[in-house]
Amino acid sequence: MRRDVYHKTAQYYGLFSHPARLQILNELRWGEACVCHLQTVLGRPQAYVSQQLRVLREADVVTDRKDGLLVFYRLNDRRVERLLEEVFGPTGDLARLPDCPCPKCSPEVSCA
Amino acid sequence: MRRDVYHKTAQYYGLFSHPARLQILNELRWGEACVCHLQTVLGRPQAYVSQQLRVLREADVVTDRKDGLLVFYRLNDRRVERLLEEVFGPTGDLARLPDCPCPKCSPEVSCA
DNA sequence: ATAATATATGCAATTCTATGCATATAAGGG
DNA sequence: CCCTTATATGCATAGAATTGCATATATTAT
Repeated sequence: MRRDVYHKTAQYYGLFSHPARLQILNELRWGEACVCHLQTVLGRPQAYVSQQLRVLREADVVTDRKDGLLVFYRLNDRRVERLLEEVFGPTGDLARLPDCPCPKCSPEVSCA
Repeated sequence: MRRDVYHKTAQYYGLFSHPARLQILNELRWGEACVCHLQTVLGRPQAYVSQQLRVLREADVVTDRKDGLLVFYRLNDRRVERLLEEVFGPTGDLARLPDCPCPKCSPEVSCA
């Protein structure tokens, strides 16, 4: 086994060794979500969420898509989905968040 | 999903986010190994190896067995074995290390 | 152009983690 | 008991990851 295989694998698992990143990834199993939705889910400031998303994006486990003012993130990797399913079980029904301003949770209201 | 589930899971994956620990775990897939063997495999000082083993031991992914002066470590968790197999592939033949003093690699010599 | 909203980035401060080194313990041999 | 060998632990420091906060950018509306 080559040296850097351990190094690369360690980095990969480093992505999952963080509660906020795990929660983001788990949330994305129900489909793409905009940043403001993830903000509501995590209950953390926007800058914080964006920074964790950057880590995931730069590691290519998520991709983003811009739609107007919103940016939607989604899982980019079958392997990650399998890993999450093994840990957190199958996805059930998506709970709509009453206090989330994002277009999926509050289709009537704007994202403010 | 409860808050501390993410925290606990993150800690779990933290175990695998380290090259030396991954290498130790991978080595243990071929069966139990004493500390001096792992020392040879990693090419690291004994205290260093012992400390990583402590982390794995305290997280219950390995167990130890004392035999005279030697302490043998082994995997303690079917789940970890599956994870390692998924990442590193199936175990093949165990390469005997020519310069390792442990009883399995050098059955004639003492562990010095 | 100006303003408002959604998201991203940069940077400083703090808090974890890793690592090296000295030393402790435990077992066996003399 | 003393010595050697194998392993474990404690602690200091270096380095990395996390986090908060200020601010930048992009899009849309007025």
